[in-house]
Amino acid sequence: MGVMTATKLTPKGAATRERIVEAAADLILARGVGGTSLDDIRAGTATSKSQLFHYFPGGKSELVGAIAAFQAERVLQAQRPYLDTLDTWEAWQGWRDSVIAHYGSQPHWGCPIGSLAGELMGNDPARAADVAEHLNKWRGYLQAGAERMRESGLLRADADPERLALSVFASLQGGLLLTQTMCSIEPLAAALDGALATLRDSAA
Amino acid sequence: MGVMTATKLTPKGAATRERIVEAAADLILARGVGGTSLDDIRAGTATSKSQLFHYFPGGKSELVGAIAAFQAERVLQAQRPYLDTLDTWEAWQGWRDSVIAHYGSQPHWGCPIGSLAGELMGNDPARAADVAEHLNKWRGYLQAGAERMRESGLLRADADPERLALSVFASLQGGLLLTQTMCSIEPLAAALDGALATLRDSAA
DNA sequence: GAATCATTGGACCCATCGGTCCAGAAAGCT
DNA sequence: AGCTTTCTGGACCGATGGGTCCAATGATTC
Repeated sequence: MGVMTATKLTPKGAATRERIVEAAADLILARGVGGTSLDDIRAGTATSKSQLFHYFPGGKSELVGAIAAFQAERVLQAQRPYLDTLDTWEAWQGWRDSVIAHYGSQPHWGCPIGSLAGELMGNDPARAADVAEHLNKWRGYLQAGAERMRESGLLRADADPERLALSVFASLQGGLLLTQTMCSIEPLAAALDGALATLRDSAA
Repeated sequence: MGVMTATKLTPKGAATRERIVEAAADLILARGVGGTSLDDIRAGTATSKSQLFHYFPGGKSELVGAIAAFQAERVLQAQRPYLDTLDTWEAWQGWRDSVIAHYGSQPHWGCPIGSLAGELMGNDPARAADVAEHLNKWRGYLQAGAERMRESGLLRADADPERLALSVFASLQGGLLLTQTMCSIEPLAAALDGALATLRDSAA
């Protein structure tokens, strides 16, 4: 979870911190980590350099970590309630629709977590591992759903929930990458429909 | 295709240029565009700054473009001969195996093209579009194969080759992303197997 | 109301980065 | 040979980057 921010936070301070995270999240989503300077963030949040380091003593890396956590929470939330109850075929379909609705409505394309992880792997491996944890957690929800479907008999007993979740999640991330490079939501839709078809192949 | 390098190249010059591209490709694959400075490249190729700008007048952006073309060619080549003849189920399976063999044998994980496109989208959109072209070309081979399979009756007449290719390609790219963040080849294998299962769903 | 601590503002520092420039070495060409 | 063109080395530059520091301003508590 990175470094714990142990310093006391007054309500005002907490508000400032959150303002920084939210605005910086948008900037980095649009222009990447390398393409966003602390000065950009300072300007975009109407704060000063000292505040950035006051709330994120670890500097840019720690800020990026906070942003990743924030984006992960936001993305997961957009998939609820389906994400927690992937016990039926209808729930998976609803999940698919919620994902497409979420990313289709965003002004920017691409996955805030996946692209972050990809970019960080080279520069800041420690932080990248941190971000990858969010991806694992996300994938865990899919796997948990698949496991319950197997237990309830909707999936065959010889189905491999881990592998299925991996496959679906890869389709999701790849669809998002293509959605970004092609500036269209179609790749994501095709990828998810394909992934769900794969899942149904393991139906009992 | 970007800027045409119209200057004359002696054999020696061409060799130097190629040496730069190859070494820089490895560096950027490992540490990303933002994480690799021209000085790193200069050191890694035993050349001087002036040579970099002599062979790539457009600077770093042009060099990145050349690297993308080089990597694209290398990656496509690794998938041959299957990539050109995806007319049978066996060919698709052979293609899957060649992809896994190629990426599994590499010291670094992740797709040289996909991660490049993702990182560049924010900083250098023009160059990103250039790189995305390579992705489109790659995807085109899959689509062409699917189309031939439909014509030959191996795929149902109502199958949508474009959508199928999109789905398979998304699985591939997503699998590579997860392969990178999880430091394992398993995600790619699961993703590709899932994608091929999807394809078989459209079998006649 | 005084002391303490979180909160701002912004000037400042130094390393690094992409890029320029020029002078010299090497290679072709006639 | 002698001239032209390509090739190479590396010093240099201006801009920008992340990060530090200190002084001032609030807010809280006793």
